[in-house]
Amino acid sequence: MSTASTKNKLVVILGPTASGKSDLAVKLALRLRSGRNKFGIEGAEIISADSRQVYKGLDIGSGKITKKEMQGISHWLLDVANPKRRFTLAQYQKLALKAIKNIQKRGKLPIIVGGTGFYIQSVVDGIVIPEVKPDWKLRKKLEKLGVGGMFKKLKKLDPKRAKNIDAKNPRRLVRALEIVLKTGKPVQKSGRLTSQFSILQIGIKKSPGELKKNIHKRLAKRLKKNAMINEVKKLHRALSWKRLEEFGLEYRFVAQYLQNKISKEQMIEKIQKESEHFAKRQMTWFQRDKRIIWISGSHKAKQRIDIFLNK
RNA sequence: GCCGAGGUAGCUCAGUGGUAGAGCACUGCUCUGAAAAAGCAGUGGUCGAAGGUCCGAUUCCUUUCCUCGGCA
Repeated sequence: MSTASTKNKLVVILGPTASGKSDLAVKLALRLRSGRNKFGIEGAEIISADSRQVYKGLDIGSGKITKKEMQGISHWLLDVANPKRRFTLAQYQKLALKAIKNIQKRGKLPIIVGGTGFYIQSVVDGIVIPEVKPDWKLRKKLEKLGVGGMFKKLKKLDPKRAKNIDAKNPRRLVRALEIVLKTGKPVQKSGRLTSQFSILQIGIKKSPGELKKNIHKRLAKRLKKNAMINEVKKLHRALSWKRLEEFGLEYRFVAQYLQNKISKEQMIEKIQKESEHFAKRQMTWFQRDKRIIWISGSHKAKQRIDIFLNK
């Protein structure tokens, strides 16, 4: 009866690293299994929004959920990319939208879970990404100009963009130039689509102290029996140290340790500290979105979802 | 006890006769095909203590306390 009203619904569970997103999502999904809920939906499936968990083989270091932890709930967008290649926002957006529609078509509720704010935003706001694929050769060439050179060039080719770009940020300058050079014309801000979904965004709130403790605990667990170090060693059979360092955090510092660039103690300190920084950056990102409802326990999350599904 | 080195921002240290800086940490922020990425901004010090010289001392001199090496 109420299936029609749940048809385009989408729930997002987000939060900083080590806040317990995956657990909560599974818990919520289990509660909605068909026959057990009063909302007339056929269950729920989870879509990951994590820029590292998309890669095959990045398991322990990225905190990927295990088969067992999934408890029978389907998970999408894990292990969809080869770590040798770079996965991008646009790819994520396409795959995520496809997954959402697939899930909704079967009368189930899609739950996006993750900490990559940019990825989440790309589907929640339906960002329009300029149709210019990354050209790594061009980027390399451009980078040689340095930020000063690139900024000058952009000023000439796309003065409007140059006006509000972060003039000292090489990544932004490269992309802006890439767009002008490839399309031949200045591409101005591309705007957003109004979202096609009815969305509930729930954020998990944790105090800095709690987060710190969770990160620490989690790190100790990953280090047990050399599990994480062995994972990186294994990955190195196919990936360069440079590539591994690009993944950041655990992968960056374990790779540095294995190359004898830093000691084991330094590795641990670095992972801890950088993860704390990362969590902060994530929160800075999320806090801009006033639609997010912040909760601290799973009970509140359940309540919110019930209200949402009943609408 | 003697000799040497040093005490400057939370940490590691630079520096100057005209009341101080860097990196990291900390705080806040940016973000449209690399986002665990890449960037930006801000807070913070009576320069170990007390005297002296000087128009003026964190910088020079004396004393004193503390730390670290070496010798006893």
